[in-house]
Amino acid sequence: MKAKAEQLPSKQNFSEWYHEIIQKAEIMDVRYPVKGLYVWYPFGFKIRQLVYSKLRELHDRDHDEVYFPALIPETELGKEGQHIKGFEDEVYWVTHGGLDPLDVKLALRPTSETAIYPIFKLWIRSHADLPLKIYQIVNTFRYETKHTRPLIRLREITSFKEAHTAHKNFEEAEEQVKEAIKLYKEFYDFLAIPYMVIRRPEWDKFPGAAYTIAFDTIMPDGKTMQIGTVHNLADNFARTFEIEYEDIDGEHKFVNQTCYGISERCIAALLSIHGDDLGLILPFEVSPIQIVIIPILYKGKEEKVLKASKMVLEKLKEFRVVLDDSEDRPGAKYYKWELKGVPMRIEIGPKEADENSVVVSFRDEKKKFKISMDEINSELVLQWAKEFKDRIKNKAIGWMKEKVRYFEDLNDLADWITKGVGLTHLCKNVDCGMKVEEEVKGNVLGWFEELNWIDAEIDGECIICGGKGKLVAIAKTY
RNA sequence: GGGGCGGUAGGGUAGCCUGGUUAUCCUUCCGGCUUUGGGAGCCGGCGACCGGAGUUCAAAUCUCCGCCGCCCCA
Repeated sequence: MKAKAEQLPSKQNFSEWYHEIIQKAEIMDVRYPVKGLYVWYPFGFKIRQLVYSKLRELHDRDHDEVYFPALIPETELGKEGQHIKGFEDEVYWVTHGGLDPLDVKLALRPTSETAIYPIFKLWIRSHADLPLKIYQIVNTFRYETKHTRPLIRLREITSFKEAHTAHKNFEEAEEQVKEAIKLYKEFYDFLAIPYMVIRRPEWDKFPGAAYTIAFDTIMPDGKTMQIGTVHNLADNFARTFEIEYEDIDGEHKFVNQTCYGISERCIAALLSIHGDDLGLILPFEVSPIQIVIIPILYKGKEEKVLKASKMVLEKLKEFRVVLDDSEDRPGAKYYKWELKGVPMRIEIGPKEADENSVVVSFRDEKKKFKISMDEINSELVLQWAKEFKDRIKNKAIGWMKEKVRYFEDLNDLADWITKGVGLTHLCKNVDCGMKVEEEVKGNVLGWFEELNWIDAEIDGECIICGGKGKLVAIAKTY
């Protein structure tokens, strides 16, 4: 058998599995000749389109979509001291127009605050202009020096959804932070991706923010990946960029801002968390192909099998369905579509054609079952899709629960975080935080904002100083 | 930031140490025959030495530089 030669590495060996599946499932072509830049294949790009349609839909309820330029003058980028310090090592610079050096160098946006906020200053005049809520989906550039990986660590982030809002005061900005968290929760629930909502420690917040709340998920190798961030900028940027409004009483005040972003890491998480040794497992809603029909074509009986297959295709035409009548043998087709993560498969052979039935199986389960062709309709398929998502979500949560453990002993914690996420209690003192990171050789992700599927006590004694602490997550990170 | 390993068809590789024949094998892809309920078989075909400089009668092979990739440590 040639089966072995074509098999994916086991997901146990996550790094290799990821590298292979990205290519074999035709998500990204990694052969582009610049480090950290990758090409979206049509199949991968369709997943992106489906996932980002959802992201757009969620934002469109309460935000307006805009587009700001990719080039930012050095004079604007450098205005906010903390902010530029956070990015200066990784900015790409445009220094020439043709052969002539530019008077003012232009940065390829590493993020868009400094492109957007000078214009916010022009757009915002009075309290009637607030709140202002916009978002854009753009590429951003960061000069990463090592460990670039498709979708996870890139020099060109191709799919950065960033929202920027301006409000009358700190409290309203804080409300917006809560709104953003709600929005991101809905998004990741939609993708059946479990997450932890965590307030980042001081030393790890967004440069220029008052505080940062992040979404972290756990990858198959036990490392965590940040898949979304929400920042309360307070009036830090408003002061720098002089974004003021005239309040009802005629007084001029600085706005308070938030910004929050999600990148194509959401797709890396989608592929990694649900996939298995056979390939991708995609939720019905974001699978480029939702249902594949495989006709079993015995010689001389092709016609009636194809006829039955086309009837089913017609019945399901509102979905993204493929009838695979290619020359491959059925087994080869099963493997092929399993690799691509197609959630539902329908097989029709001579037997089924004769008895007016079909064989159905789902990507996440081994079993097959037979049902009458007459029973197939949209409602049933949507019901299956819902059950499918519930199953993969529960599986993901179950798996992640295994990967999270509570510790009171530093050494045990240090051992564990090579395999998963460690929980413990920690006070807000920076020295205690630094000490833990040093001792366990991991990152303090921060303090839990909410526990959802995590089972632990919020309050407890700081593992370092014994003072009043709160629950933190500590892990190796992507 | 420090160290190590590597780059040969679309993908994976042998050859390199010890320079010299038509560059090996598997897979993909194309054509044909045959087959189809979990990766079929046979026949035929297309397709490669990362880039530059150097050493040499002669470089995939040796040297240097560049680019790219992977692993380990901080």
